[in-house]
Amino acid sequence: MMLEKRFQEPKHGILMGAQEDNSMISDKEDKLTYKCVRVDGEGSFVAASEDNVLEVEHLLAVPDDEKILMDDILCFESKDSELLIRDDVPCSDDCYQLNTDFGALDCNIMQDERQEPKFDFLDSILQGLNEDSFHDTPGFSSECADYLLGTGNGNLYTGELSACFSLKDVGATGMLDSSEAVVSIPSQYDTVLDKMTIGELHEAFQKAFGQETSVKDKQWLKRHVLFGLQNCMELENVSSLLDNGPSSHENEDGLLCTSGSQVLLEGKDMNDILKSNYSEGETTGFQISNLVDKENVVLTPKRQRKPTRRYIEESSDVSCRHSSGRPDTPVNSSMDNVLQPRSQNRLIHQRNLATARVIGKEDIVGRSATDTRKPRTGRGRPRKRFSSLVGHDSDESKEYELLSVVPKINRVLESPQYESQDEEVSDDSILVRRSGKATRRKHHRLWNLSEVMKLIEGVSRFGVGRWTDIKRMLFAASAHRTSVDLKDKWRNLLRASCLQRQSKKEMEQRKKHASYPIPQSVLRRVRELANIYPYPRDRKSKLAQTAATAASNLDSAAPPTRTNAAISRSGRVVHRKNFV
DNA sequence: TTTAGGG
DNA sequence: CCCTAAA
Repeated sequence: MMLEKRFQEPKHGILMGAQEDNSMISDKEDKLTYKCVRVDGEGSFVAASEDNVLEVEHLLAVPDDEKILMDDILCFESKDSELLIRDDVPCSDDCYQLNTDFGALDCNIMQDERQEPKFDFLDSILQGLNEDSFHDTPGFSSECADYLLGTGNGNLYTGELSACFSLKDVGATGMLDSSEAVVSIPSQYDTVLDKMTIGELHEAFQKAFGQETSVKDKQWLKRHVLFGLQNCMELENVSSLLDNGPSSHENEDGLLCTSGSQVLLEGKDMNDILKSNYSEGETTGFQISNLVDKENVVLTPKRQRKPTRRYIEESSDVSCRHSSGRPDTPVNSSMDNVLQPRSQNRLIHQRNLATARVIGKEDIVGRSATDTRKPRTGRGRPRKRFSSLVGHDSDESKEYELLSVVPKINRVLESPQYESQDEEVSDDSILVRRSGKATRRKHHRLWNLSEVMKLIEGVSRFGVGRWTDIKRMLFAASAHRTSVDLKDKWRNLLRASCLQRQSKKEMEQRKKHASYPIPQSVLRRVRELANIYPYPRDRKSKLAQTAATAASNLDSAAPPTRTNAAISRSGRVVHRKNFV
């Protein structure tokens, strides 16, 4: 089997150099092999779909632009980071091999003391390498093989993801994060996990990721749960989360981790463990970003746009809105007579009144104040979303019944609605704010960790801006996430990741309002990707940075971010609502 | 239709 | 998340 051969022949890694021999990639037999090996969650072999095959091709064929990026990154790295270069490996072309070895093929390298501290746990999980690589180190090839075959996730994306990550990130972290602390999981958790039954592991997994898994592989479960735990341990306020118990959590995600940990850490003193092991990661340097920006990123001029109509309207006097502003949108709803509707035209959004009953008055008010939709008068045909919204209305009452017992979010998490892979529920979700006394609801759906991870994976594969591709490939099952949502979320993540560098005080302040803190490892990932695929908006400032840094290589220690105004104070891209 | 960007 | 302009 070709796969076997690969593992024994690191020279032909998962990712190949641009000028490498491509014969294996284009080899029919190769594709055939992949086509046969797709494994579903149960571990049984199933025929791979066309999509999967395509994915595999993606996996094998690094997009050209990516090659260029990686080429530069890796070679750059080779100059400055001798540690990562083994003596017998020259450079240049072999950089690929080197990193491929490091990332995906030769786990044993990890045992090298020099490497271990730099190894990012997140990456290890993403790559399907578990902590065993550090400790007992079983036969690695079976480990990797089984992962690459998809036993782990039931799909092959992750394989590619890991490949991409390993290439870029080994380069990035290896070079950059000398000061970056990596949270490690105390080894006693291994034992705890080992003692757990498959069922318990399933439960832990479900709580950690909000999804069920049918995987029966204990090792696989173990390392995934450990990953959840690790994210949990990175939360600065993790101990308070633990102390307060579920009812105090603001959302499912905050809870997720905690629940997972509670399951895992029964009888242990979590706080002590956390305190002794947690340290906040600080990323240094923008070198890669600079390099990439300089050489590979074609700067596109920010496209000009005239002020939107809405902007003009909203800038005008508020009192004018109703009288003269919109003669063509009569106020229909009785609610609207009491509450000022939003100024924009909106889509009709039928509300299920039965829904309202279980929510409670304040919620009804809250929703209609901000959310009552009115017919669009200026548009010929309804938008795509319209139908999908209506389509889900029937589910809503059930959904709200569940969500109305917010204090017991646990139930929600355990409810069947959350188990499916796509997490399809309805178009709405509830956000409970601890800070506010009245539980207020946004009709937004919170992003959970697994979604964030998918987004990150998507960006790592397609780059920034290919939102439709990402949506199609990774969020096909989640109808509620549009490509625009992905874009917005990425923007938010970027902000969040940059804000990490700011003072702790600011962070704390923000956290009170933030739904949940995003794990450091994830933010780190975002930062790294952001450096590789600069967000259009940030390009200019980053380039300026580059110039500045190049001009004076003195203050490389100075945090580069704060210099530009691109990062807003708000920290999140959210719509600020004006309450009457 | 999709993407970028402002709100 | 929503909306609009631009491509």
